[in-house]
Amino acid sequence: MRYSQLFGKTIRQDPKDEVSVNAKLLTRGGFIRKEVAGVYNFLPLGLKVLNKITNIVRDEMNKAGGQEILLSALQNKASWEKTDRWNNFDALFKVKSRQETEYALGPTHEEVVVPLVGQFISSYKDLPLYLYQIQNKFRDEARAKSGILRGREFLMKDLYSFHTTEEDFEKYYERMKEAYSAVFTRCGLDAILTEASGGAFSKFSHEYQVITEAGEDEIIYCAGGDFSQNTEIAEVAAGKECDLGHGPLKKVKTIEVGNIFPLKTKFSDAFGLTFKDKDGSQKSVIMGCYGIGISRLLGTIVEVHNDDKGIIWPKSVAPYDVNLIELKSQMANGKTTSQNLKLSGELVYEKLREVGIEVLWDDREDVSAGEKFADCDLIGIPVRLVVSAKTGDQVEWKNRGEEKTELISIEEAIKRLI
RNA sequence: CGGGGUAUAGCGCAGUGGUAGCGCGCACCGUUCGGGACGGUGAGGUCGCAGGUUCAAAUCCUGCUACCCCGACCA
Repeated sequence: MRYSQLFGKTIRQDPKDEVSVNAKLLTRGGFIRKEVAGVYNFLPLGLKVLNKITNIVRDEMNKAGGQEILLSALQNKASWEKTDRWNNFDALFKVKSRQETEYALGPTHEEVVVPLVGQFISSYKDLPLYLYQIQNKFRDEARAKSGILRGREFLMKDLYSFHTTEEDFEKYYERMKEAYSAVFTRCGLDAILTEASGGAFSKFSHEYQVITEAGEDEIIYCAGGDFSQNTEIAEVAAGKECDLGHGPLKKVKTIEVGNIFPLKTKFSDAFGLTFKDKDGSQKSVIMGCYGIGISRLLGTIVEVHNDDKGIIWPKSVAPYDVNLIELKSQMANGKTTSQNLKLSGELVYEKLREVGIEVLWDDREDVSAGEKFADCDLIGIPVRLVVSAKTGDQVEWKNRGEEKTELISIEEAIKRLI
């Protein structure tokens, strides 16, 4: 991609209506732009990152046997009345058609997926079943805040599992823990598996919490990794010695990037989702559900990986592999042009692209070196390559977040990038 | 939903009753060219919306809306 053609410019000053680090940096870098409070548009750079994250999540869900579907965002009011949530789900957006028909704008999809599955499940032979989707969710938050960490519309992956027995559910619950750990690790985050309340229809749930001052949650955990509880249910205090000798428990602020929890037969019973077992008896389907806030995950990555110059994307989710910068050189006749370089930006750009490397090429003609470097740091692509009169027939390599630069051949650069 | 704040050019802001301003950005010209360069010229505004007071309102009054912050809320 040529930077000069890219939709979405960087801006020098912090937007006045943002306070959170994620919204400031993502807005300044040209990744997102706010539509209304709690609702953001994703520009090409932002969508690139979102898609990288989405693909990691999709990969791990598929590995765990998940089948991807896409459910409706506009939902049947009757279903929400059946589960008694039409008037009890605080953040439920409700819309009314010109015919006065009311709908829910989906904040979650039990009300859709359970009746849907009911149309296909009749025997124990149809189970287990794992369905997931990646879709925009709507929640009428009393107060949107923290940039894309808590919006009224946000991208979420939700998976629903359907089982014949409690044992089978528990086995899959453990499988999902592995999948979630893999997702967060691949996204460059250290997410702590934390016990939390189960809400209205389960004794417990598990959350994946990432430590950062920007977090709205609070956990008490052991640095040794054997204990973590959300303070909303924690019965121990910070400072207590870990039972396994890992030292005192700590209390820290965190962002909840995912959660998983048992639904038992709460929704199955509401919709009569049953199956015929081997012995001929009719039984309720056991369910679990598993969510990852994908746009929140993106914001969390920014909160964790940044410095005073901008974002520092982990390689796995970076919008591009390389930010290529071309600086002009002096010609004999006094004119300046990129054509005079031994190794032009154009040539490097094409060579990298030929082997499948994703390149953001800052080909702008009338922009100073300093501005290009500043934008490069702000956007946060992991590797910066510079071609200029100084680099001769080589390229200058620099990792984002490090000061060291080195001159290497284009072949060496390609080798490192693949 | 309670409390507090803000709304003026694309962005960030100044402007307390008398001709609408600054910085950045943008367009054009020239000089620069490895860490957000410089000079010159220029374009760009129903001052959030509606009503009121006044000879005169960005400025005072009333109502509304949007956005931000703190809190409550966050199956």
